[in-house]
This record gives sequence, structure tokens and C-alpha cells, in this order.
Amino acid sequence: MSTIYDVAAKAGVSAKTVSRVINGEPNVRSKTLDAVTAAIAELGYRPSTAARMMKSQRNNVIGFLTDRIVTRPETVDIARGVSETARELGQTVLFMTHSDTSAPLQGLEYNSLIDLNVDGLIYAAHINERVELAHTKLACPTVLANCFSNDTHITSIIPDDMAGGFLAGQMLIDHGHKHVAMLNLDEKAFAASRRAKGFSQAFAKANLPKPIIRTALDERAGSWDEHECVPAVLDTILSMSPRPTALFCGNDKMAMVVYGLLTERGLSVPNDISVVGFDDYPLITRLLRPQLSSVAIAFDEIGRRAVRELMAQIETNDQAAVHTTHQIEVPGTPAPRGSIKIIS
Amino acid sequence: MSTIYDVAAKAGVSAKTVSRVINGEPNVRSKTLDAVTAAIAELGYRPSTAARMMKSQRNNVIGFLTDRIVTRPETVDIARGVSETARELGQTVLFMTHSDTSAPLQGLEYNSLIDLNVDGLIYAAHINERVELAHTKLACPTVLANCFSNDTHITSIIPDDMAGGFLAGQMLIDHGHKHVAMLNLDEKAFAASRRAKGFSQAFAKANLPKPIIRTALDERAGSWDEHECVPAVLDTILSMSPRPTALFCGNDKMAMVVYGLLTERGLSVPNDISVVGFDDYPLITRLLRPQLSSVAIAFDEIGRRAVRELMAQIETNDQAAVHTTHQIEVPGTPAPRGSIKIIS
DNA sequence: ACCGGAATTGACATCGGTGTCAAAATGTCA
DNA sequence: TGACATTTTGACACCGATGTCAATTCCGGT
Repeated sequence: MSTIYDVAAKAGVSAKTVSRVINGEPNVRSKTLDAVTAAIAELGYRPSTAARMMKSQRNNVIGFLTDRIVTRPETVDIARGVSETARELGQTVLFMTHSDTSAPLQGLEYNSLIDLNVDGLIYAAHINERVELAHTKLACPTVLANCFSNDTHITSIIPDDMAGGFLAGQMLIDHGHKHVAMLNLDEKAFAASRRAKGFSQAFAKANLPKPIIRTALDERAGSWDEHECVPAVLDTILSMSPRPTALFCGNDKMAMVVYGLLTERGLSVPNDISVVGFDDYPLITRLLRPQLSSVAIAFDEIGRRAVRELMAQIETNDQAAVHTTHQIEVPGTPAPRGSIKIIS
Repeated sequence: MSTIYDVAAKAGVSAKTVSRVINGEPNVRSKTLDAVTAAIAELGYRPSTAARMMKSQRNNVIGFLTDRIVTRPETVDIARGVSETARELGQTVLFMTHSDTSAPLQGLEYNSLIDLNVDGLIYAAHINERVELAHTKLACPTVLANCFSNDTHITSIIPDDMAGGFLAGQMLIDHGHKHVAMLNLDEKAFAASRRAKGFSQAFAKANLPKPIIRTALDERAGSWDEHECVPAVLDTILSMSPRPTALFCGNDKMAMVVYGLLTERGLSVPNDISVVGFDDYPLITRLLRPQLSSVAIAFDEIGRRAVRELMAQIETNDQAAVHTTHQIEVPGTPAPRGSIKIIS
């Protein structure tokens, strides 16, 4: 690999002048500029990032730390948004996944990122909930994505689950549904409870009866379980009278399970009952028959906002001040499809 | 951030001695060692990677470039394997996704990685097929994951699709199936054709009739299409006599669509017909009812092998030689579940 | 041709480490 | 205790870039 000195020698100028050309500084005679440019092209020269880093202290590298990458479309989409926006802003992203998820901003991977001298860090969780941060003083500017902290100094970008739940409800109301039920995830979880709340609000606002809301939580396992809880709760709902005309599931995965259960019970979607999911995960919503209606959360947009917020922090070099709103909510979009029947 | 000189001053030794301690070099008096260690601890000193990089030329960083990260469980699993193995070997991984997928080892992201001075590079494709490499001379040691090149100098780690297809066939044979059909992806694609070939071989080896193999390819779109092609081809297969007792789908996504189509036609899985997928993508195989039988490809293992091969290359510092086998095939595992009926 | 001020350019120090090699300290044995 | 081998340590150059500031060149105006 050729260095700035090779270029300087070849162009018959000093290293500093080459440096000027590279960085587009003014006050370089056009003849000199041409000679240097030619030498650079001829040698295939690229400035060493290492040396650059050492001087400037700024690396143009931001870290992206996530609690889980596997099977989590949320984090993948956030990562894509981060990656694209970072590219636009001339930043490089260093992706890492926590091996030990017990503490968000600690551990091997966190230290790796700090050691690599990232200018800033984005921490993304696979589920929108509050995280406990051990450090009171962070090692670098930090933005949270899809999770939040009670520390008001830290900016976080989260999906607007309440508005999302509202949209799901509105979608059903728009199709003429009046008596509906929700099959919720763990209602003690932040995101799930907010979705349920928004869902209810849509019906309240339309002066319709309060929807039935049930949780399919396995108390022991701490999560919903497609083998026992969901079938049981589903049967309870189906046996109600009047039977709800539509079912809002806590997320697309649960909706997928519900499709199978309804088929087993001889009920068809949407003729016998309409179904709505949440997340709009294409692998599920597009491949199910009929296609599943859902509410899309723009996780890539969450990633984009996170990068922009982070860069703003890095540039002002002042984490504490500036931000009046330290919690930014990104809205969702309704995606109505064949799984909702129109009731006239 | 404190530097090696701060530590040296605090410990009352020279910078070089501190350097010796950090790198665990021999010939340091234990008293000196203690003093330096204490000073390091007290100052919370961490060596600057930038400065280190500049000297050593080795960064302990490897690049991971992928053609697509979105909705592709394959690449995600490869990434996980890479990430974990790299950690074990003390390497840091720099993840990047191609913005322009036209050429595998070119473009903005490729240059970023090279500029950041990665010691080596892993290129992962979302589909196992041949890639055309523009460079004859690579900028750094490179290993391909889930794709391969005709250049025998380049090591590639790929799934054994043929053996996988064989396993799918064997799984059906073990359950007593004799007349079966395969609903294949694009048969001109490398992976798809190999799966079909392995599938046929299983029946040939068991002296059973050759399975029916059909492609659900939309010629214009260049890929299979769940709205027209799959239903049409499925109907053709279902109207055959004798009707096949089982259906091997080119991948799990197609199997998921087939579930919906069979339900629409009043057929139930597995009582009326058995279904097998490929990839064992948990989101699909576990959530469908009945759970989908599939063949799991250990993509994380592909990632692991890729890192190990890459490190071997970096250490011998000799890309061309050493490797007699430049193409390593990772086998799959059958995952039989409720979607296969036992025929006695 | 000469002068002053602005535009260009280059010498050199610097960033934070590591390699080299010589100097200093220590240990061993007669 | 002195001679010599061995261990331990530090001074200094260097990696490849950029910031500083002084030296040089260029230019128009007299």
C-alpha cells in the first residue's frame, strides 16, 4: 500500500500538499492539484484510516450494539436503517451483538466497541421496554433504539405502540366491526399494554363497546405459549356471545398461530372471523392465506432517526443539553389486507 | 483518555516498559510489573487501537460483507456464527451490507472495509450460487460463505444442498411414503437443482419410483409466485393419479403458502397429504399447525467455518497455497415434525 | 525594477503506540 | 572484589497522517 509520501515524491511536492489535496483544502494551485491527483490515481493511493484516526480522534465510526439479532426482524430492520443513514452521512457502522444480555451497556462487546474508539453508540433492543443502565456516565454519546431509559439525559427512539394499537382498532372500525376482541401478549410488558390501550381508545372514540381484551400468557414461562394458552384463550373468546367479529392479535406470530387454530376448529378467515396482527412482518403477513392485515412499525425509520440524533450529539459534543424531547416516538402505518371482512 | 505516557509517568518507568507489560512480554521484574499494573488500573488506561493498528498493520478485525440482510434468515444465522467464533478467537467483526448488489467484491462498502484495514473478509450471499468476482487479485484474504466462485484460489463454505435434498427424501421414505412430488423453486438455480437431485437419489437408492418434480417458476418474474404459479402447479400435482402422498417444497416459505392453499381446497395436513419444507426457519416451521417438517441447514456453522478458514489464511499469510479443498460443504439435519403422516 | 501583501508551499512537530539496540542493573563465579 | 554473562530497562526512531507556522512564490501597483 502506498503512503502519502510516495504520492508526494511522485508528484514532486511535500506530503502536506498532498494532504491538502486529499482533504479538499483551498489554496492549491490547479497545476499542483493536477499533478497530485494524477499521482494518487497512478499509485492507487488510499489514505490510511488508522493514521487518520490517530490524529483526529474522530473516526467516523459509530457502534451498533443489539441484545439479540437472531429471528428478530425488528433489530434487523433497525440495523438496515442505521446502515443506510450512516452511509449517507459518511459514517461507518460497527455491528455487535451482546453475548450476555443481562446488562445493556456493559460486557465484552460493549468494551470492544469503546476500545475501537467509536464516536458514538446506538443500543437497540428487540423489544420496546425500559432498560436499566449501569453507567451513570457513558463512555461516549449514546442513543437508544426500540427501548428507553428513565435517565432523561439519554435520547431514545421508540415505536409509538399506543398509536399503533389505535390504528389497528381504527382499521377494524372502518370495516364496520363493532364487537371485537384482542388476544394480547404479556399485558405487563410496556409495548403490549400500550397497544391494548390504543386499541381500546379507538373504540371509545367511536362510541363503540369496549373491546374484550385477554392475555395468552403462560405465567410460569413468562411468555405466551402457542400450545396451551393461546388455544385456551381463543376458545374462551370464540364461545362468547355475541361472538366477536374480529380478533386483534398482539403480534403477527400470534396471528399466524391463530390462523392454524381457526382452521383446526373449522372456522375460516375472514368469513367466520377477521384477524389483525401487529408488526407487519412480511414473511408472515404476505405468505399467509388470506394475507394478514397488520400494523407496520417503520423500524428502519427508527434506525435512521437514531443515527441522526447520535450525529447531532457527536457534533455538538454535548450529551446533556440541547434535547428537550429525549424520547422520540415513531408512528406506525395500517396495512389492511384480505384477513378483514367488510361488515355492512 | 490517558495514554501510555501517563501510565509510564505515574509508574515511574518508560513508555516502552509499559508497552511490555500490556503485551505480556517476558523480562519484566515483578516489582516493576506491579507498579505498572497499578498505574494502569488507577488511570483506567486502555491502549489506543488506532495507534496500535498503525504500527502493527494487523488489526484483529475481519470484515463481513453480505449482499442482503433483510428478511434473510440465512445471512442472519451466518452472521451469528461469524460473530461468535470471531469473539472466541479474539477478533472483531465489521458488518456491512452491500447497497449495490451487482458485484460481490466491489463498491462503497467493500472499499470501506478495505480502507478500515480489515485483516480478512467474509462475503456471504443470501442464496447459494456462483458469484462472479471482478478482482483477480484480492485486496485481502477472502472466504465466501453460502456462495462459491470458479476461482480455485478462493475458499468457500456452502451448504450441502444435495445431501439436504436426500435427507428430505429419506425422511419421507422412513415414514413409508412411496409416491411423492416435489414443488421446486427455480430449477435452473444451483441450490434448487441440487436439492431436487438429492431428493430423487434417495428414492432411487430405495428402489422406489422416481418422484414427480415440478417447478413453480414465473418465467417473467424469474422467481416463484404464490398467487398464480404455485396454485396452478399444486393443482396439477393434486389431480394426478395416484395422487402423491407427500409434497416436498423447495423451501419453508413455499411450504407455508402450500398450507394455505391446501386449506382452501379442503385438504388437511398431514391426513390428506404430508408436507416437507427446506431451511427449517423456526418462525415458519414452529408456528404453522401442524408444525412443518424441514431440513435444517446449519448456517451458523457455515459462519463458524468461514471464520476459521479465514484466520488460517491470515496467519499463514498465503492465500494461494495450503488448501487442497477450496470448497467445503456443510451438511444439513432432518427435522421431522407433525406435517408427515406415517404410512404403514 | 522594486515593494508590499496575498496566495502557495514545505519543514517540522505531533498523535500513541511498538521495534531496535545500547545502557544499566543484576547475578554468578573465581 | 573483579570479570563476565544475563536480565531488565530506556532512549530514540518510526508508522502515516495532519496542524502550525514560517518560507517562498506570485501578483499588481508604483
